[in-house]
Amino acid sequence: MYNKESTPGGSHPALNERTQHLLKALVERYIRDGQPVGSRTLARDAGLDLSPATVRNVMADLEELGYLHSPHTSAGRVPTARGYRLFIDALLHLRPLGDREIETLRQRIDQPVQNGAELARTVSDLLSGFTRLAGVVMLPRRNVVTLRHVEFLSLSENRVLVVLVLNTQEVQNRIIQTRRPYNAMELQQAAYYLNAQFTGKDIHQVREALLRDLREARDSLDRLMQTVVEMAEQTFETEPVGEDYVVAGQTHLMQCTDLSDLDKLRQLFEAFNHKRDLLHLFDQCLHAEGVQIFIGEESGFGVLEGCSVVTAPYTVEGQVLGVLGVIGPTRMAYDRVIPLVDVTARLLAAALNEKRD
Amino acid sequence: MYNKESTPGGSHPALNERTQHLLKALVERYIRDGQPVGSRTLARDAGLDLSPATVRNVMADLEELGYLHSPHTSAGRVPTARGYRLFIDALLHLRPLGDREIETLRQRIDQPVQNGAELARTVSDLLSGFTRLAGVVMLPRRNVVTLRHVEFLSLSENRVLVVLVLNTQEVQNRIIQTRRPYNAMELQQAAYYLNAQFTGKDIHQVREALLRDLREARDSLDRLMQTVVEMAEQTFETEPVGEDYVVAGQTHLMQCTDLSDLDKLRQLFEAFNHKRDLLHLFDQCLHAEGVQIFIGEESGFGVLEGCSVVTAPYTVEGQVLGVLGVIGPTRMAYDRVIPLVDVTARLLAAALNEKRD
DNA sequence: TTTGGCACTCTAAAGCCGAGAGTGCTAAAC
DNA sequence: GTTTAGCACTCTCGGCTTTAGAGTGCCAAA
Repeated sequence: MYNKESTPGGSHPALNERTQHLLKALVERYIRDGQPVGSRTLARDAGLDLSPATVRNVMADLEELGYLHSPHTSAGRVPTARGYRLFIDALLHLRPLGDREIETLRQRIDQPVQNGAELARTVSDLLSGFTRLAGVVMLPRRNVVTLRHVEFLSLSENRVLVVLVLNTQEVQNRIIQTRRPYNAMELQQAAYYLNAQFTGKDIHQVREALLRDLREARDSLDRLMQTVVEMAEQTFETEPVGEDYVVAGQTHLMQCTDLSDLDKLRQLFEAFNHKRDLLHLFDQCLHAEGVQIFIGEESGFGVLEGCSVVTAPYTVEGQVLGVLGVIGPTRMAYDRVIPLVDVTARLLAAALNEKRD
Repeated sequence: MYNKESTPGGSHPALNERTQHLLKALVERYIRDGQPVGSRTLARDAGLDLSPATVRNVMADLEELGYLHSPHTSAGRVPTARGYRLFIDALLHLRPLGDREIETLRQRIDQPVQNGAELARTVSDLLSGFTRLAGVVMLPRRNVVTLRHVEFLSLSENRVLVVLVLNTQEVQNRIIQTRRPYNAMELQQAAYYLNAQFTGKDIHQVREALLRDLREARDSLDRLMQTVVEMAEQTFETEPVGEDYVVAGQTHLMQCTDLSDLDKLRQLFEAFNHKRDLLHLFDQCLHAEGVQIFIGEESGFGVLEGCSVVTAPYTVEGQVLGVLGVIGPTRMAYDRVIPLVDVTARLLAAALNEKRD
């Protein structure tokens, strides 16, 4: 599950029991109703039978240490990013999902789908549906891409449709421009050769093998092999599985009162579309173990001010395939969100494992 | 180009020249700067050398007739939906695109792409980029779907990957569950048979031919034909080309001051995601000729209050393939948007025609 | 160390005011 | 008959003040 030690965020000086308890109560209260929490409220909430005055002293200390912040003199206190950090790392009491919820998730994830993108869509819908936040699933990505089958179809004079089946599941189609026209027979033979020769091999190796060894010797090759080389050159040219992700439920973010600044929101939505920056963020999570959480600007990414990102990588046979998670206002119900992200990642991994055969 | 007569919207009583001119000037002014227009401003703007008092009288008449509306006693006037309608149908002076702009568009649209979805994405990016509104492109849809090629690949015991090439361009992949396991040879033969027999045929006919004629005679068929029938049953089961569209640049809508109501905006965004309702709207435009415009609630679709939709169908060989267009605040620069949508539809049609071979 | 008390601060909501924009109407001018 | 000037009137918007309430910080007593 979520490894509390593993998360970075600066060291915390020892706080005594009571102080921690009050911080915890304050954050929970603030997460619940979004209002700055005052001493009287907190005193009642914490169940410690302390007077507001005492609580005030503690709160002053916590503010001094950078865990809390007053919006202004006479409002209550609000957790800072640092405060959330401590809360999540040390104080949070997770609320694991019920069996029924897990079962619901499993059923939805195990439903048959056509391809990885569709599965990603389903899962990010799930994430966003359960949390009422934005769900994100990074598409499966492998460093070992196995060629399962390749097929060439002539579309016109110099255009050939390539159908590439990878990893037993993923199908890619691409259209390539050829130097000269090929007839159906030639294409068929080339495909046959490639399939016979390279099925089950890693695609990078295929490329290596074909191009390094054969390209220079091109002139001396027979006609078939020349065809093979030209096809292969373009077929395996670019990284066949692009890096991408699927977002669902962005609109939920428009409902959180915390993110009501229209312009901020717009920038956030644009970030979802541009992808580049967010991909960078997710890449960081790829190699972390278990659930990882970025609070506000911790992500080093201005647009996410006021937002938190909760992610978990999902793996098949120890190989990290991608990351999934949730993006929402920093004031989110971590106790529910963290287990959900965690379980979802596991279920997705399990589903992919099954399909792997 | 845009056929002014064809658009519905109720008949308009004859307005004299001057009144029309003033309405036109008012709408233009309002579109330009978004403020209710007062009599003094309009008098100066219209260039008719009239006193504000005269203009006031005219405005009062126009309000009486339902073309204008005062937000309150002492603001200027604002066009009503009816006012926009008249403006667009009878008063608007289009500003055609420059040759350079058209050339830019053409180049972007003619760039080689992998498939219809990618092209749709490009075009809706274009639409949204040029207008700073949301661009929409409905994916090509044909009632005649030609089978170009089919391929079967065994994935596991009872799962077969079907690769379907349609209309020379579109590739579809689907995974089907079979009743019994098939080996590679059987699948290959089945595919070979189907290709030999049905390439170039309409896919509905293929389904008809195979299933109606052969299913009942199943028991008497040889092994090959039994395979063919089982494959075909599932391969051609569902409508192979789904109805869908691509939206780009929604975030632009968050910038228009007109649509600053966060909750309205949220509903609009959700409508983009749910698709169903909007698809219905676009379906209506499919069979209209040329550019069509819905103003606000005219679309009969509450979420679009305050929004206008400008669409045009695009056709290949007289067959309507889909619709594209733009969604934005009713206060948009119609004189630019209409020609843009019109030209884009033509260019897209041309591009698709070329690719058709 | 905790607590009650108290003066103090700050915000948010409500109310008020004046300036400005724009109207509608009327009576005079064209 | 149409157009215009004049004028009283209306309404909003921004700024200002006021007030209630929430919450603090500090001090002195328990």
